[in-house]
Amino acid sequence: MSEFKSEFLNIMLERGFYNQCTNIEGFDNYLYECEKSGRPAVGYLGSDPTGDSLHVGHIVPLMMLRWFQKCGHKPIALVGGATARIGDPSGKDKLRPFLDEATLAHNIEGLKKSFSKFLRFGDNGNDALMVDNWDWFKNVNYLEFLRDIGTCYSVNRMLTMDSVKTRLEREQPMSFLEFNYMLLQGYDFCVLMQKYGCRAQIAGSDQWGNITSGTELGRRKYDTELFGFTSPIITDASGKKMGKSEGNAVWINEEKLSSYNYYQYFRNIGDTEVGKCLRIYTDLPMNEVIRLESLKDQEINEAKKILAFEATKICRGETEAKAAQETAIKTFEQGSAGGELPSVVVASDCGILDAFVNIGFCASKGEARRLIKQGGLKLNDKTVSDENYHLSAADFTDGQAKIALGKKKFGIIKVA
RNA sequence: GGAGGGGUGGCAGAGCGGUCAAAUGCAACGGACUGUAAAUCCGUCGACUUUCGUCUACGAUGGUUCGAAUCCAUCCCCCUCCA
Repeated sequence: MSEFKSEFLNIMLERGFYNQCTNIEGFDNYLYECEKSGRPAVGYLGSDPTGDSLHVGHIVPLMMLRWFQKCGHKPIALVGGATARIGDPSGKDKLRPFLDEATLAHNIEGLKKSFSKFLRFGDNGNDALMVDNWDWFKNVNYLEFLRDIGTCYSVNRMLTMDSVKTRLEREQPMSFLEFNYMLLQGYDFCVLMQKYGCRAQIAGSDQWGNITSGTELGRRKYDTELFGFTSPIITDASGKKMGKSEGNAVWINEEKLSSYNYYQYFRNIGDTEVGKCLRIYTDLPMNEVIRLESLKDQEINEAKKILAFEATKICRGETEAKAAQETAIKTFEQGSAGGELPSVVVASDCGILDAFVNIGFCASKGEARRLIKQGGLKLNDKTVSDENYHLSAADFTDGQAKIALGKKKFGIIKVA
């Protein structure tokens, strides 16, 4: 199935990354020419440092860039130090609170870390490049910017952009500050084009408006065709965005989420999502993906294990992935307790309620009590029925005891 | 600047002097059933306390009242219309 001339676009298509492109034939030709001549195409992905780590929802464009690099092209990871100071109105109902300089700096570091898990950075050939748009925006003069860039935008057109239109339709306030966001992102694209010969922007489909802002600016002001390429929004079976587990985001950086929990997120994916996830979150070759996704009923669990392992490997490294997998096997299949489980140190006569609160499984003793009434808490595989129970030496083996909340949350408590 | 409407739990959204820790829906969580899946059914869903109960909470601060999410005052924020 060679729909396209370029390797990159064929991969995007067969793995389900292709949603929309500003000019698919043009982009294909550009990539093909580059692939043929051995000169890397240059494309970028931008992300604003509004948090200190990316999460699973961001992986889709990251993987696109990863493939982009694998195809011999040069990815640029842009950290939006400047745009984060404005706030992207896309998909938002409210102005975001401003971040102070310290958290901004902290977030930028976290973001760089997230990027570096998926891309190979360096100074040679098609090594990825990291840039911060603060570098070129910090000295921009307002009047000059308005005259140079502002003249290329029509407010009439801007008002029709989704990010603006929906906000107005819902009668939610939109500040002039946010209204300017698309100009900044458009300008970014052109700066990268001029500095690094960047011709493509790759992102999730929610960025479409901001991307076309850049391609239009490129055409009007610099007479250069730029390409925008977006992925579909990946949703789970119930149509919600991917990336929440127990109400919390599935973070890419390990300080925010253990590799074991990261692994478990993918291990617990719905049957209907397996094929899609294998395509998007792993590097596995397509014939393997097709084989795995055809598994049915209980066998599909094998596919889920491979998915979880491969996805964890990319993000956390092979060692971590193996450890996570081993822990999962020990815990779920052999009934013992794997080493990667969350653990907490407690006093040897600690109350059972405190133990569950301390390890973070329960937010309060009241919650722990309720769960005991519902039969949801276990100590060494036995359902806890007495909320006043205090641990004793008999509960520990080698100074450890295994506790569980529900069927999936396991932890280890250790004697002080 | 003028006139009107509004700010309630993770979200949406009732309540408009006591019976309100606050209806309902969604989300979340536990149990049953299973395959660490989905669907379904049952249950839970502010904190401390075994129960009684106590405390904190309906934008903020004061006040009226035996008693306020509910009334009054001031302030902050948002929306709509007019200038």
